[in-house]
Amino acid sequence: MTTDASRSRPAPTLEMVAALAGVSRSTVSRVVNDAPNVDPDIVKSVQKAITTLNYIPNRAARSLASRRTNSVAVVVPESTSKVFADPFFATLVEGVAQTLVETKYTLNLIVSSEARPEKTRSYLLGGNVDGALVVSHHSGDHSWTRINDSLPVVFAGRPFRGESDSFYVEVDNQAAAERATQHLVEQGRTAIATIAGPQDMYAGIDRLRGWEAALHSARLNTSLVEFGDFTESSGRKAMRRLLDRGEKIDALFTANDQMAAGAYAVLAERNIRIPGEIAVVGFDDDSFATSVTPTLTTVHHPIVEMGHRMAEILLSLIEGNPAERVTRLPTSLVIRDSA
Amino acid sequence: MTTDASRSRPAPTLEMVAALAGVSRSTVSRVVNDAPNVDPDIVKSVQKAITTLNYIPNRAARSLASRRTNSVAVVVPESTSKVFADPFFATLVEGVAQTLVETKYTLNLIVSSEARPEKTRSYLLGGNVDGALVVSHHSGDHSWTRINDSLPVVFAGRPFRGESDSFYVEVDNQAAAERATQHLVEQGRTAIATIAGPQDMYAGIDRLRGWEAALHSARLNTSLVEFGDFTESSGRKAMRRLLDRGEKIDALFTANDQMAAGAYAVLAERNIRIPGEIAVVGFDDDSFATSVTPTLTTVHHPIVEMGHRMAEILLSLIEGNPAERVTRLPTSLVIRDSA
DNA sequence: TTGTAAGCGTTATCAT
DNA sequence: ATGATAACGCTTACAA
Repeated sequence: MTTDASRSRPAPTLEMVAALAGVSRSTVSRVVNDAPNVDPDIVKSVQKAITTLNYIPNRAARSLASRRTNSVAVVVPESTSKVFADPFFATLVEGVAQTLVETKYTLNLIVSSEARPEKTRSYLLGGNVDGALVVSHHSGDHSWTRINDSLPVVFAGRPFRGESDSFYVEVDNQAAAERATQHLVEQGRTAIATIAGPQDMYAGIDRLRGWEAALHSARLNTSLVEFGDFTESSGRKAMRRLLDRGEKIDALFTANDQMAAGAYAVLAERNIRIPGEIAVVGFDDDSFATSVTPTLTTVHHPIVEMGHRMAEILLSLIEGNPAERVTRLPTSLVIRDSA
Repeated sequence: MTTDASRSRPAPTLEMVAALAGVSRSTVSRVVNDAPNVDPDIVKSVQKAITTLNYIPNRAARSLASRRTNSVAVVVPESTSKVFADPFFATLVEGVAQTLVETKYTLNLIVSSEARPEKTRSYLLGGNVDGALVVSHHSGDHSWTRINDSLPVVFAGRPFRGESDSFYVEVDNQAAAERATQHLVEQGRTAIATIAGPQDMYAGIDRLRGWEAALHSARLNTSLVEFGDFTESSGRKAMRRLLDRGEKIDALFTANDQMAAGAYAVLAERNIRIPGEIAVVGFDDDSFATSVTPTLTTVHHPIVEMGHRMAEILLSLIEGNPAERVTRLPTSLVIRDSA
C-alpha cells in the first residue's frame, strides 16, 4: 500500500488572524507577544481569531525579524551511544531542561557525531539558536571554543581551549578526587589503584592528579593506573588489566561510576570481595552507585545543579546581562558500603 | 569576576558576499545552493568571498523564503531520565542519525516532558522542522497524531490513535512474544510468568497478548502477570511481586530487556538460579542481553534498522514522494544461556 | 492604544 | 549565465 505524502494545507498567518479579528498585524503581534498596552477587548477578539484559525506563529519569520530564536542548543560532541549510555549526560540534560521549561526557550539536543562537525557548526552559527551549552569537551574540539565570539556559549567543565575567555561551570575535580583517595588511605589501604578517565579532557586529567596527590601525601605507590574512556566497558577492560598485572591491589578509585560498574562486574567474575579484598570509590554518584550491591562510596557530583546553572548563565548572556565566567560547584564524598 | 556577554559581531550576509565578489545576490545564492549553470570562475570567486568573510547562510531567512528548514525532529514524549536510561531510545536515535548524516538534514532531538506539550507542539508546527519522527507513543498523547496533517510524521510502532492514516514502522510484537514464550514451553516449563509492559501502548499490549496466546495453545495458566513501565526498576518491583505471590514459577518472559535486567537483580538477591530454577526470555536484544551472566535469550528487535527506515520514509514524505504507510520489520529469537 | 511601513536575509520568478 | 525585484511572515520603530 503506497500513498501520497500527507497534504499539508497552508498554515494560517498573522495576517489572516488580523483580517479575521479586524485589526492590524501589529496588534496581533502585540497580543501574541504579550505586549502591554493592548485593549483587553481587542486581546480577547484576537485570541479568539487565533484559536479558531489554529494560528501558530512562524518561527523563521519571527526570528528573522526579531533576531532571536527562543531556542538554545545542548551540544554533545560524543557518539549517540555514548551519550545515552552515560547517566551523566542524562542528568545534566535533565537539569538544563528543568530550568528551561520555565522559560520561553526551547531546548534542542544536538548529538554532534565527529562525522560532520561542520554541520553542527553551521547549525549553531546559522542563527538557529540564541545560545549553546557544550558538554564533554575534548582537547581536539577546537570548533566549540571558536563559536564563542559569535554566540553565547557555556561549557560543562573547564574547556580545553579558550579557558580564559569562556564561560563554564565545573567542580574541583582534583580536590574531590584527592579527598576520595584519601578516604581509601584512611581505611588503611596501601595498594590503591585507579581507573583514570581520558587524558584529553580536564575531568579525566584532574581526577587522576587528585589521586596522585593523595598517594604522594601518603607516600604510596602511584603506578597502579589504567585508563578508560568513562564507559562501563572501558572500566571492565581497565580492571582486567589492573588485575592481570599480578600486583597486590587492595583499593580502587575510578574516575566515574560507570567505570566502577565495569570494575564491579570483573571483580564479581573473579570472586573478589568488595570492600573486603578491594575497596572501591567512584565519582559522580549516579544511579549505579545506589542500585548496586554493595552500594558504592563515591564523590557526589552535583550534575543537575550544573545543568541549572549552565542554563541560567546562558540565558543571562543571551539577554545581554553579565555573568560569572567560572562557576565552581561543591562536591561531597558519599560514604556507602564499598569503602 | 563578572563580565559582559561575549559581544557577537554582526554575521556576514549574503549581500556582503555579493558585494565582495562583485556579483548579484542571486548568483551568490546559486553558488551556495549548488545550482547548475553558474560560471566556474564566478563560483570560485564567490567561494573565496564566502570563506574570507566566514559567511554562513542565515537559516531563518532561508527557510522563510524557501519554506523548508532542512531539519527534522525526533520527538520522545518521555521524561529525560527515561529516555536516557533505555538503550532502546539510544539505538533508535543512532539509526536515525546514521541515515540523516548522509543528507542535508539536521536532526534535533526533542525530549518532550509532559510538563508543557504545547511548547513542543508549537515548535513542530511553527515551521522549525520539515518533519518529525515520534517515538514511544502512549495512548494519552493525542497531540502527536494531530500534527499529522500539517507536517509529515513517522511513528516508531503503531500509534494508538490515527492508526489508519499514520505512517509507522513496527515489528509484529505479538507474534514475536508468542514465539519467545513458545520457546519456554518447549523447554518443558509450565509455570511461565511475564513482566508485561505498559498497557497504553501497543508494544506493551501486543507482547502480553503474544505471551497469552502461547500459553493458551499449551493450555497453561496465564495468571502470572505483573506490569512494569519498561524501566529496569519497574522490572525489579514486578519480579518481587511475582515471587512474593508464593506460587511456583519456572520461567519468565519480560516485555523488554531492561525489565529483564531488573528481574535478574532480584533473582540474584534471592539466590534463584537462571536458567536452572527460572528460565528467562527478554525482548529487544539490547546491550544488557550480552553483557550479563548468564547471557539473555531474547527477541532481536531490529531497532537500528527501524531508525533507518523511519528516516527514509520521512525524507520521502518531505520531498513529496509516496511511501509505505506501514513497514513491518522481522524479528528473530536469539537463544543464549538464560533459556 | 492602534496602525503604517520599513526591514530581517534569503529564495524564486522573471527578464535580460 | 546573470541580475532585478518581489515575496516569505513577522517585528518594530515611528506616526497618528
